[in-house]
Amino acid sequence: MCAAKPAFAEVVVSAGSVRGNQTFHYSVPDKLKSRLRPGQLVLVSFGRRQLHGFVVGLSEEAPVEQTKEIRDLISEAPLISDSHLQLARWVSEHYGAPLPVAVALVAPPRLANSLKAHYTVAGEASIDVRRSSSERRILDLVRSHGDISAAEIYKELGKTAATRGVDKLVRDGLVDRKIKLVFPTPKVERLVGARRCLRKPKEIEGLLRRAPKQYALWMHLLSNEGLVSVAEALRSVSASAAALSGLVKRDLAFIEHRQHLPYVIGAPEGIKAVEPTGQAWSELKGLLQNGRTGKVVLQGSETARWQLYAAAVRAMQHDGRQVVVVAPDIASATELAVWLAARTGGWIADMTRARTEAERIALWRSIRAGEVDVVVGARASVFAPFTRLGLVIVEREEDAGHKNSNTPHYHVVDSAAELVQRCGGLLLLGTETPRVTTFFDVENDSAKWIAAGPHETRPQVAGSGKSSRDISWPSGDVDIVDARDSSMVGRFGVITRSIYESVQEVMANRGRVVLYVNRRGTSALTVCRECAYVFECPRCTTSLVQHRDTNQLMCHICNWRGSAPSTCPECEGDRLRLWGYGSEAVVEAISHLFPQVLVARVDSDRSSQDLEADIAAFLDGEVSILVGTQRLLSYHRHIRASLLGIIQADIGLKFPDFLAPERVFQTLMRLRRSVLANSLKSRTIVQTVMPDHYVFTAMQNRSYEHFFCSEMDNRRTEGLPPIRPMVKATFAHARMEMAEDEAFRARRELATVISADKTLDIEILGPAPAVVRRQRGQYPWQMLLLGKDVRLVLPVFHRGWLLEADPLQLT
DNA sequence: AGCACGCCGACT
DNA sequence: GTCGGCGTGCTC
Repeated sequence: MCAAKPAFAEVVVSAGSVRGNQTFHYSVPDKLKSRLRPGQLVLVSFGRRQLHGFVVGLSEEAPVEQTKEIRDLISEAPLISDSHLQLARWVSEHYGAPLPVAVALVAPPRLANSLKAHYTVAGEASIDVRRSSSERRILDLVRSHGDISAAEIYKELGKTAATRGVDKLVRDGLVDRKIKLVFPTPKVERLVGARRCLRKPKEIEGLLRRAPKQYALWMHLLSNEGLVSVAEALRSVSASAAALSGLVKRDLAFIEHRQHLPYVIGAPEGIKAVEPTGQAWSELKGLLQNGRTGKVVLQGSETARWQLYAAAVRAMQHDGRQVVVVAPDIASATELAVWLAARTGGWIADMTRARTEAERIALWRSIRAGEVDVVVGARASVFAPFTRLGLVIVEREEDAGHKNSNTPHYHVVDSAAELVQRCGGLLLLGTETPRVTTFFDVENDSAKWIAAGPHETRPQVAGSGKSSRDISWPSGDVDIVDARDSSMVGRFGVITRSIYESVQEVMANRGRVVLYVNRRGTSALTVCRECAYVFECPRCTTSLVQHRDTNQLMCHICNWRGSAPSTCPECEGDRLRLWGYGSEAVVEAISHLFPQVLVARVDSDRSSQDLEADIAAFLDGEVSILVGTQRLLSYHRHIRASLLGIIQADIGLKFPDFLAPERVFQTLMRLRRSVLANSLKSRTIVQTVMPDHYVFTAMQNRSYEHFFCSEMDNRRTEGLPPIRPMVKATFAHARMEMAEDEAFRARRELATVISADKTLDIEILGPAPAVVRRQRGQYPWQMLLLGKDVRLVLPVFHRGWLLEADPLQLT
C-alpha cells in the first residue's frame, strides 16, 4: 500500500493516438487525497482537451516536473481491479499495443458512450461583451438550468456550435464541465399473465359479456402457460391497451416488468449431472481441489472433453468460484453454453448473446459485481472483470479464432495464462490436436497433460523417447497417393485413378464421400496461350482466380471481381487457359466422372442458405458427394462419410511460412475427425505432390509425436517459435519506395539500439516485401524480430507500423 | 484531436 | 531570405 495521502496519480489517458504504453502523472487535489484509488475513472486535461482516464497507480513522486491537477473523479467505485490493470499492461507490452487500447479490453464495453457531460456556472464572472452570440446563449442556458447536460445544449444550438462554444467557455473558466458516468440499462419488457382465480369460466363470461375484447384477451391469456409480452398479446387478439387495463382493473390479469436478458441461459429441468469416472477426471479433480493455478492440456474427443468441462464447472460452483469458458467462435460458444447449462445447476451467461450495448454493459457489470458464476463467450471474454476466478477453460485451443485479428493481436491462451497468474485459478486447454507451442509446454513440464480419450492402440513410433502421451486419433487408414506419377482421370487432370476407384467403390455401396480442396474457384490463374499473359488483380500482385459459375475473375486477397474475358487483353488471342484448380474444377471433374450422382460444393462463394440445403440433402442421402474447402468444417457435425479424399492440400506447404505445415496438419486432422467420426471402416486418401512430407507421413503413421518432432527439428535449427518469441512488423504504403525506405530506416534504428546493448537477444529478419507484393493498392514490407528481448525494442516502431506478436501467418 | 515544430520546395 | 504545405510527434 502506498501512503495515505498520495501526491500524484498515474493515469492512462483514453486517447487512442497515444502510442506505446505511456502513462501520465497528475497531481492529486486535496479534496481527492483520501478518495483516490487505482481503477477509478477520472477527468484530466490533456493538451487542450479534457479526457477521461483510469488511475493506474498512486505515488509520492512524479517522474516529470510539471504536472496538472486531476480535474474530477468520474467514478468513485474502481471500475477495474488491480489484477486486470496489470493484465492490460501485459497485453500492451507483449503485443506492442497502445496502453489505452489494452485498458479498453478490461474496461466496461464502449465506455465513452456512457460518459455524459454536464455544465454548471463557474464563479460570478460577468458576461463579456465580446462573447459570440452562441456563447452568450449557452451561458444563459447554463445559468437558468444551474446544471445542464451536453445533450440539452446540443438540442438548442446544434452540435458544432454547442461544442465549440462550450469548449471556449470552459477554457475561459466561465462554466465548469462535469462528467457523469451513466450506464444504460437493457430495455424493460412488459409481460402479462392471467390471474388464476376461483371463479368459474361461465361466471367470467357473464362478467365480460359487454367487453368482448377483454374477454378475447382473457381467453388468450388463459391459453398461454405463464407470461407473454404485452405487445404480442394485444396484437394476437387485436385488442387495445384499454382492454388490458380493464382486465387488470377487474383483477383478472396482472402486468409484470421484467428486464429481458437474452444472455441468461437457465438450467432446464431434470439436470443430467453425472460425475465422470476414469483416470482423466480423477487427475483433473485433484488439480481443481488444490485450488492451484497452472496450465493443463486436456486432449480428447469433443464428447470426452465436454463431459469433463461440465464436471469441472460443477466442482467450481460447489467451491463458489467463477468459471469462464472461451470458445473459438460464436456458434460454438452458444452450443457450449446450452450444453453446460443442461448439466450444471444455476444459470450461465452467454456473452455472445449480449448483443446490444446495454446488454453487454449489464452483463459486464454483473460479472464485476460477482453475480455471475459461469460465463461462456468468444475470445474477448478472457478480459471480463472476474472477481473470484477459479477456472478458465479454453475450448479447442488450437483454433485460430483464439487470436484477435486486429490491434491488440492478443491470443486467448497466452492472455488466459497471464490472467490466472494474477487472479488465480486453473487454466484448462481443451484440444483435439494441440498446437506445437502448447505441446512444447507439455514436453517442458510447464503444462500438465491429461488424456481424455477415447483411446485406441496406435502404432508405436520412435519419438523423443521421453514422453508417451496418449492422443486420441481418428480411426481408419490413411493412404498416400503420389500425384506426380499417378495417372489422372477425367477433366482438368485433378483426380487420380486411385481416388476415382475408391469413390466408385463407395458409390456402389451407396456410401458417402467428402473431397477436400484448399482453394475456391475453377482455376488458380488464367493464362493466355499465345503470349503467356497472366491475369493479375489491378490492386494486388496476385493472379486472378476464375469462377465459372458466376463467370467472373476474382482476387482472393482483396475480393476484386471482374467479368471473365474471352480474349487476352495483350494480344487479343482467344486461347485462354485455366491453370491449377479449385473447388469448382473438382466439382466439374467429379460430376463428369459420376454423371448419375449428385455432387454439392461447399465453399465460401456460396450462401449459407444454399449450403444448409445441400448439407440437408447430403444427410438425406440425396447428395452423395461433397466437394469443399475449409468451409466444410463449419458443418463438422453433419459431414459424416466413409471416404475422405484430400485432392489438394499441399499448396500451402510451398509458401515461405514456417506455420504452414502446422496449419495443414490441423486442418486435415480436424477434417478426418469430423468426416470419419468413429467409423472403423472409413478411409482417407491423400493425393499429394509431396508424399514424403512429414505432415502426411505423420497422418499415415497416426502419430502426433512424429509430426511434432519433425516440426520442432525445423523450428530448433531456425530458432523459430516456440524456441524464441517472434514479432512481425509490417509497414504498408501506396508507394513502393516509401514502404521500402521506411522499412530500412526502422531496421537501421533497430540495429543501433541492438548494438548499444550487447546483452540483448534479438535477431532481425528482413525487411522484405510481403509475399503478395501489393495488397489492396498498398505495398507491405515486413520484418520479423526473433529473440527473448524483442519486446524491449517495440517502441521503435512508430505511427503507421503494424505489430503482431506471435503471428499465425507470415504471408 | 489539435497544435507545434521542422523540413523542404517555391517564391520574393 | 521567407512563406507555407505537409509529415511527425507530443500532450503529465
